Amino acid sequence: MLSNMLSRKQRQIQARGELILSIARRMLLDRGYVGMTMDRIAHAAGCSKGTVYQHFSNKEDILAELTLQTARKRASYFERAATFQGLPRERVAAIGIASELFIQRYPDHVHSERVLMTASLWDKASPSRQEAFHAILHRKLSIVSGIIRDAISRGELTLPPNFSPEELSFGLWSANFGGQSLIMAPDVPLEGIGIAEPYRAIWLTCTYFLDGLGWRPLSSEWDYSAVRQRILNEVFPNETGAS
Amino acid sequence: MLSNMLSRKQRQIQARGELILSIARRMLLDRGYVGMTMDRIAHAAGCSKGTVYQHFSNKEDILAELTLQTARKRASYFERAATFQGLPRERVAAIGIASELFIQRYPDHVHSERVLMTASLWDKASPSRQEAFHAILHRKLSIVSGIIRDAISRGELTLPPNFSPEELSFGLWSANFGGQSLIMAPDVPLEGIGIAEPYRAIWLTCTYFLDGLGWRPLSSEWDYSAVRQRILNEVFPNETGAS
DNA sequence: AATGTTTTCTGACGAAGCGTCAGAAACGAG
DNA sequence: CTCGTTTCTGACGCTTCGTCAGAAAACATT
Repeated sequence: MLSNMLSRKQRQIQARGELILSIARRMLLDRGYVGMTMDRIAHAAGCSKGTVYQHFSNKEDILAELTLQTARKRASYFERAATFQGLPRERVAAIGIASELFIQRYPDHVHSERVLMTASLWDKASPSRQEAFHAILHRKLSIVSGIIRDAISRGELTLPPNFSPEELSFGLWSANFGGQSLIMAPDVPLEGIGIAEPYRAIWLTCTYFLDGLGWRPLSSEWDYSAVRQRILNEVFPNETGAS
Repeated sequence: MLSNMLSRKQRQIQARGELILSIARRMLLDRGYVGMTMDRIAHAAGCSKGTVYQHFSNKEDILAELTLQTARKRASYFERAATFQGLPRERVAAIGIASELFIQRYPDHVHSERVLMTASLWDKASPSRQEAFHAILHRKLSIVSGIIRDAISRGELTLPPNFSPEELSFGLWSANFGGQSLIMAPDVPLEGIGIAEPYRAIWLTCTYFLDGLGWRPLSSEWDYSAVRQRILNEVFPNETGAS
């Protein structure tokens, strides 16, 4: 009984921690970083400000934890994508799709990530969180690098002498990250400048980039829209469409 | 005399406006958006807070003007790059170089731009500034789109049926914007993950992307590092290296 | 059930920032 | 020198962050 009661209390506390996070995330998306105030969070969570501060040492800490959650979640998407049975280039495509589904399904997560990155608030967050974040970053990158090395060893990809697997990862990352940033930026009217389907544009950018590097099979000799469908069906059957 | 005296005062006032902006920009880079306070700006500018508020209606307005300055400056870089005499693909390369030189020469400008984009503060800024910003955005995009259409009409580029010139612009923009964002993000340790020369990686990403689209001459049949040198020497002789 | 101990919660408070505005200071004309 | 106008000032009201002494609840012991 004792340990049971204790853990019930513990669970209550932990549940409130998660409640605070989800409230904060929503508030960040709706009202921006400045509009996300500790008093409002406390009120919405049905507790006092002091209690909020028992969970998180300051406002930046909340943001850091939000970002960490996001990073973990995205990493799990990447790992699922990497399990796709297929050619290395198809598996890289799966990761691109994972990234796309992730932002579409969790725009609030991605938003919090971007706010934290830009606002130079990491130094206020606890070092352990910073470390955890870097570990996750490394995990994601090594998934992609692993696939690239696999393709090289299978002879399907031969990198130019001045271009490393890490730089290739970086290029794909840049195109995805940049494209998604532009999609999310409220002051960039994509439709007004002739970009009706930005996600497709990102996909094609990566496709032709890999074509340019000669990663077989090229998009001209392989039906990548069929591959895309297969990935959606086999790896992300629940994340697709009907939310 | 009268108009002369008046304009002297006017010039004083205008000079202070610019002083405030440069101080704010520096402070934004050094201490972040939260650390950039109106009191500190006023003190550093040698005037009172009230005077600062005669120039800018609020804190976001300062940020908006900083961003507008940045956008104008970058657009002028793009326009200079577009004057390069050469093949369309070389002129696109010139724009990439302009973008790279710009961030290297004015990191504080680029930073303020990113903070504003992310912090969803545009709606607090004055509508005229928003409009001006969109106009500049459009100017930059039409420069690139113009070059792309030129290449198509010359037969050096044939876009796939499902890929428009605007989407190609968007792809290049994404790769550059994303790569530069990752470079500037303090919590992404690029060197620690094997990216020693991120700018070169961005350049190569765009290069192979255009190769993949078959934009002639391909990087395999043309010496683009020589072109790069020519562009640096002919278009940006003063911006290169020795600052 | 009563009492003591530990854990958790609370909201008033100090500090600091934003934006305002009544009054002070500087400027220019007659 | 005086008066009207423009410009400047910093104290003030309001909001927010983060703290902490005391209240309340949970748990332990008898």
